[in-house]
Amino acid sequence: MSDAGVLSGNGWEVHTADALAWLNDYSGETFAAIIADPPYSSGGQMRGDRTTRPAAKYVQSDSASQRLPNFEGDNRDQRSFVLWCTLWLMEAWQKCVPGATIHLFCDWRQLPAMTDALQDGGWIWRGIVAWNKTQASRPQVGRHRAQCEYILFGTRGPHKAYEGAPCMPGFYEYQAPHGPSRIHITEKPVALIRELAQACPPGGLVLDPFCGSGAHAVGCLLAGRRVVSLELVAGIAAEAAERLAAEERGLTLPDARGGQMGILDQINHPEE
Amino acid sequence: MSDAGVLSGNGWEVHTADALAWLNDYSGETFAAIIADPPYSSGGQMRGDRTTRPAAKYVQSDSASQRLPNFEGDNRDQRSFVLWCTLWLMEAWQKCVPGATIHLFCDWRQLPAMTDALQDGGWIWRGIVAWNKTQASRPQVGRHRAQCEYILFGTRGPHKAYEGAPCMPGFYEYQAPHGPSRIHITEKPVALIRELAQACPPGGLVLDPFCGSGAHAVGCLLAGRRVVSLELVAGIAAEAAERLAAEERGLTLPDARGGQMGILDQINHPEE
DNA sequence: CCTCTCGATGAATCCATCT
DNA sequence: AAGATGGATTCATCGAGAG
Repeated sequence: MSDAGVLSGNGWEVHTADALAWLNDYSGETFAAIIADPPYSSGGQMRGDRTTRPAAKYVQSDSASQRLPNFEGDNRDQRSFVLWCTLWLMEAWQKCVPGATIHLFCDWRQLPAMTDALQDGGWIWRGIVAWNKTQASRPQVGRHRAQCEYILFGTRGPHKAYEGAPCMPGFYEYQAPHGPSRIHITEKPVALIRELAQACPPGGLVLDPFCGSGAHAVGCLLAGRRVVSLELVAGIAAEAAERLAAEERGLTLPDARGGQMGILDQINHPEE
Repeated sequence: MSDAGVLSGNGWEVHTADALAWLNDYSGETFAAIIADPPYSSGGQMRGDRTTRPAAKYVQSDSASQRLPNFEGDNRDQRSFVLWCTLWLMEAWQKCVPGATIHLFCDWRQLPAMTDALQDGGWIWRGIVAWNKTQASRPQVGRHRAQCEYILFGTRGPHKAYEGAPCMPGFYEYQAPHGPSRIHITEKPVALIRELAQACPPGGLVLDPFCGSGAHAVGCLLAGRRVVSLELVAGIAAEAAERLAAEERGLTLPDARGGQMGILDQINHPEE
């Protein structure tokens, strides 16, 4: 059984599942886009750097390291990381419509390997989007700060843009979530995801194979797209679903009938 | 004979030479840093996209295509591009001091191959610097604009920052030279190079293996570093040397003695 | 001197068509 | 069948020139 439970709402589902196994079993609606933020498996050249707990590796302060939960699957060496990415990218490719787009987050160290995995998975690699996090991540004298992360962009086969598709920037600047409200180590800005989701046709179904905090799902919903999220750790999946449910309640907007129409209703009935 | 002539001034030399051959023969002062802007050999998926003249490939308007000179060595396929880069990077590594830094320009398509070449050449790859050109290079609907170029950063062996070295950003935003004043297709902003040159100790010797318009050399000189530039095409080398000589005359600054002291004198005698 | 419009420009890329 | 060719496309930005 590849799915240990699903939590869902209007336009979203969060499955507690391993991406590779779940995709292999999946036979539902094909996806129009993927926005993926896999565990980076980055770190130093020393094996010890990779075998430390992820939370200690990615955050500076001990308090955050103790507060934030670990996530699984971040201790691979680069060879097996590439192989694993290739495998789930191949599976995901199978479950997408022709012309589907993919956005794939990676840091500078994994970028070359990730372009290999993307293309080995059958995707056409079409570009790099730079994301300026604006924050100093452990600056060192005489060196450049690692203040950008990168998003690989690709398509399944020839790319036919939908009617009215925008021309998107190749560079974004959004501050990375930080502070006490952050609920996952590598959480991405919702506004950034919302912009990336525009590659998917309005109302289309987005796959978010590594859900984490649920920021991807929120961004997709705000952009008017539906989303299926996968998360390996049940506790994190529950937290993400809770966040999505809260957004559903909180982001309710008044409609023309004087009643309340949730933003997800607007998504599902945009003409109203 | 690997050197078909040298033009020089105060703190700079421009050699008409192929980088690989010249470096192989070189036995002068070892370099403290490299700032390299090789031909990208980029282009589309078809080989024909690479076999067209660079001026026609990269420049939209016919007038600019005819006005700007071609440059050589931009027609390699990716395998031979990587091999060629590896070879000159190995040679350059030999002629550098331990701890020397390298900045290597590339576009998104060549980035993964370039990280291979850099490391195969013996260098330690330490990061990616993103440069936002701010300009829309022929955007397409439903896609991301290719508005960033990338600069790989590395060192020869362990990196020991010089006394007073700054902590440099991982992201720069400078408009690319354009319009009638541009003298080379792929000209880089002088201000950007000036910032990158800070990785080299003050007064240190920088290697600029692909001179082009001379923007790299000007940037290094303005930063107070000396520079040796190589350029394959004699005409372009002459134009670059002319630009450097003009800068030498034009950027003369008054000194405390009431006379005139060139900026290059300041570089060579910073204490005065 | 400022504002506005107009036109030129850009380290491309895709794809149909031809050889 | 594979490779080469050529046309069409796109918009933020900047400079020139007008008002």
